[in-house]
Amino acid sequence: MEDGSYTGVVRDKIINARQESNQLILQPVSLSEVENHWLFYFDLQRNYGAVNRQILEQAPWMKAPLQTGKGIRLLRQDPWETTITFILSSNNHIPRITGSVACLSETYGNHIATRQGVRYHSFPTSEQLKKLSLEQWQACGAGYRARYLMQAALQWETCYRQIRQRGTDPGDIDEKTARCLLETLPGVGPKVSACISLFSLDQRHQFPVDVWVRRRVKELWSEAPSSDREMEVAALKLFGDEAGYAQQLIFYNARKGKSAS
DNA sequence: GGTCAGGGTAGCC
DNA sequence: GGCTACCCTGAC
Repeated sequence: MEDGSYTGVVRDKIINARQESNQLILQPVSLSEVENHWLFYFDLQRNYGAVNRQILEQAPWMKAPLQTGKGIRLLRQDPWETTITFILSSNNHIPRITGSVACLSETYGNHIATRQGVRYHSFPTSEQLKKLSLEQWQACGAGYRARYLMQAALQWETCYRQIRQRGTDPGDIDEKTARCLLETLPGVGPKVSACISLFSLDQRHQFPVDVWVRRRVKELWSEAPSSDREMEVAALKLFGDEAGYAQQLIFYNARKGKSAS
């Protein structure tokens, strides 16, 4: 938005958010909506100041990412939407990914409301998207991912039910369970399964290694392991439950300087 | 206007 | 484990 704020749709609700110094301003929302919904979505009850201090103590090389990443927090997003978005993300550019998501919402989602001439749509449900043909996925710019997405939409309900049944609670020793199940979906590999777990399944310890994070960690950390898998393990050891948050700080620090693409 | 990389994955060796 | 093709778009 031109005033520096962001308007979007989150689970059938329109929200306008902006940051003023260190305050997050949301509108239009009622107090009960904040308590029941946005407090959780924006992870507003966490003391990020304490987390930041601990990260710096554990890893002094995190100084720059901590400085550039002020205000970053981990959102709790919808698992289905996150899965589709990250299947679309592989070997793809961000403008094209957002274009595809907008196309899917406008074509197959529900119209929520119109604000200042802009029509807002919800992200389509799995019920809505599992009906799409290969050509319909391709029409939204999915490219060769269309066949993955078509199959993933068909498998989604069963896959997600199994994830729920086996549990993803933070105390679960086998944190790989959800990821293994997610990786049965076509187009979902280690990086995408880590992202889905981190952003939508409350697994804050996940450390997705993408091209930007891999590059930046190697620049900043002299002892960085070379393989993605080893880097994941090392990050978990270093940052524990805040590995995912640390990954976000590193990612944004790496992207800084590169405006688009 | 070519050329190229891009929030990786699947399929093959 | 390492290697390569993959839709197609925006950026150089």
